[in-house]
Amino acid sequence: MNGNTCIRLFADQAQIMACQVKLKTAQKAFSSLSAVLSLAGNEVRLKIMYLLEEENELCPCDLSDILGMTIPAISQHLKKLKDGGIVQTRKEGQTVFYSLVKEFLPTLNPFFTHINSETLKTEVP
Amino acid sequence: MNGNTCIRLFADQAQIMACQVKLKTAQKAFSSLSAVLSLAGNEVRLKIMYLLEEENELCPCDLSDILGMTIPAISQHLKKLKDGGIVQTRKEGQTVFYSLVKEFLPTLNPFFTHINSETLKTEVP
DNA sequence: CGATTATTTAAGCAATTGCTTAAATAATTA
DNA sequence: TAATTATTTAAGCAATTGCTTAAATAATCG
Repeated sequence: MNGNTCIRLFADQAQIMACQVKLKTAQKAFSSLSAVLSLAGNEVRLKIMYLLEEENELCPCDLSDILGMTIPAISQHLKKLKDGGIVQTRKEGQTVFYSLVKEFLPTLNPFFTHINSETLKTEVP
Repeated sequence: MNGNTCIRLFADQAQIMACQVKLKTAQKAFSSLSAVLSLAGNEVRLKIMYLLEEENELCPCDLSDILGMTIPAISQHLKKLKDGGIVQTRKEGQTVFYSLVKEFLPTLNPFFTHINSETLKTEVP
């Protein structure tokens, strides 16, 4: 970054430094949470997570049928979720069942709660 | 989408249709929530939101100093947050103060709680 | 008014995303 | 073993993202 900062005299230098310290101590939390949020920030993946929560486990095939998308498209989303540690797999014959990793439920549950309450709000007048 | 769906005989057709119905009723909730999550899924924007929650309001100048980024970079992130309805502005002289829109706090608070608790977890052994 | 300061906007560009189609892996079944 | 089925991987590509630099808007102050 070059010298594009502002020159203002009345900057609260103490406030700025305090904020920098807060960010620095929480750095790991910010990067891990933003990684999860960016995965959940895709509408298709958010739906996949929601469905896995509701149904416990689903195969790429089911998800493809439910979401009306091609298998490779689904598979690539699942790969990202698995790389992010959010889902796990169980193989049964040639079918692979995906499910949520329970350690992530505390992070994800507020999303699902939000979805359900928003839906109720609009559906029950 | 072409005919790339799977052929399996033992698909639970009732389950698939039930899932489709759930998604359809919650469609608006999914699209609005994923929009917020994708904004929060950027680490810089997540930090900006967190800082606005902690400090009540900040100007682009302050955020630039705190985050060590150029003013235009910050300004563009703030524009996205404003377009998403997450932040609002108040002008005082030539300074623009940004703050969180309170209607979003129920959605955002779990993130901040998560950040704070994760940080405590790692900092207090 | 003219210079300074805070912010926004625009253009450019490398990197990433999310799909498509086609091919490669595995596991099952005839 | 050969054909079928479920899934993954790879390559290609249009669209989006997030920065940079430079220019445009505004508001303040001498």
